[in-house]
Amino acid sequence: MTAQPGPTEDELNLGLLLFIPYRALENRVFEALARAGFDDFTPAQARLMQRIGPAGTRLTELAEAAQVTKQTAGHLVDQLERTGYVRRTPDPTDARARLVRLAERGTAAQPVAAAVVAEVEDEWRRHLGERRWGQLRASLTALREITDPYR
Amino acid sequence: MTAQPGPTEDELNLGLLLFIPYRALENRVFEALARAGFDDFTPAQARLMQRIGPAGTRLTELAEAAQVTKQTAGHLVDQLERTGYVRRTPDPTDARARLVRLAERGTAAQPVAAAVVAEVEDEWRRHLGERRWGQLRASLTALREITDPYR
DNA sequence: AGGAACTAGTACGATCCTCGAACCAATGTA
DNA sequence: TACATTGGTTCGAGGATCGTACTAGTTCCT
Repeated sequence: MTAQPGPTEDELNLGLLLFIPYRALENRVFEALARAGFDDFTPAQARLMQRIGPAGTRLTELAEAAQVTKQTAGHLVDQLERTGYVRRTPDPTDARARLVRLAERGTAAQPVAAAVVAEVEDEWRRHLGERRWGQLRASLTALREITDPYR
Repeated sequence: MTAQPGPTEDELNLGLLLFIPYRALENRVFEALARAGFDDFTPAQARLMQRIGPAGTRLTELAEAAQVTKQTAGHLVDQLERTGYVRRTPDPTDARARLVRLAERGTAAQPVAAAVVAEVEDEWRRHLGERRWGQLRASLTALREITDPYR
């Protein structure tokens, strides 16, 4: 990335501007999950798990969405399966494929994570004010149109 | 097909909303640097290098800013030093410390990275429009006040 | 049909990243 | 001067990630 913090504090490199709040949110969620007893998984596993849809998601799809190789995704799913967060079930529409879906421990963790995210969003909303918050969300969503290859 | 993130398309998890553009930008910068001949460093190294100030930065500071341990930071700086991107110089104000600063290869890569960032920013600005773009930047900067422990 | 081309996933091995524990040397403090 | 703190390093272990190569099932083309 860039380096060069820039002339002023406010002119901070865009990459960092995006990364800093992302990381802050991730940390908060992690911390809360650990406190709730879900302390046996790693950030990489979580980033993958996050992409699992309610009806299950194929490994290849997970890999693409998380931007890792199939091997990496498979490796992470192995671990998540061993610790009871996800389960692999056959895909009825394709005998080669299997659907990765949340298992008991995974579904148990989900509301905890969701609650923290909501809490953090509230804090940010209060900090920015309702209007600016809505604009931020809208702009980020709009940005997705040109930055997210997997919509 | 199966990927159904959750509520609605527009209600996408905030973490992802931040992460997606971040990752897109990072990828672009990486790609451009590789094309310019700077293909001998890794994302982790880049994330650290990014935090080096123009006057040099201490290892501990780098570690904190990048949110990795001192050992990890040291490891990465070792590599960056070996490949000629950074240099360690003694810190005149403290004999224990050393300042990590960009070396030739590092300063050579900087403008290339800056150019791509500017290019991407332009694309995003065009996509959002001048006004929304300014608001986005401003909001992210404001968010830093409550999410960045190392200002 | 029948075979070629493609896709989902796995296996192996190498490299990189990250951390915890333990340690040394310089600095600050009582 | 002793004690605690801080900047960094060393060592060793476990995770994460990838490239290459492979198997099994699916799709496409003729």
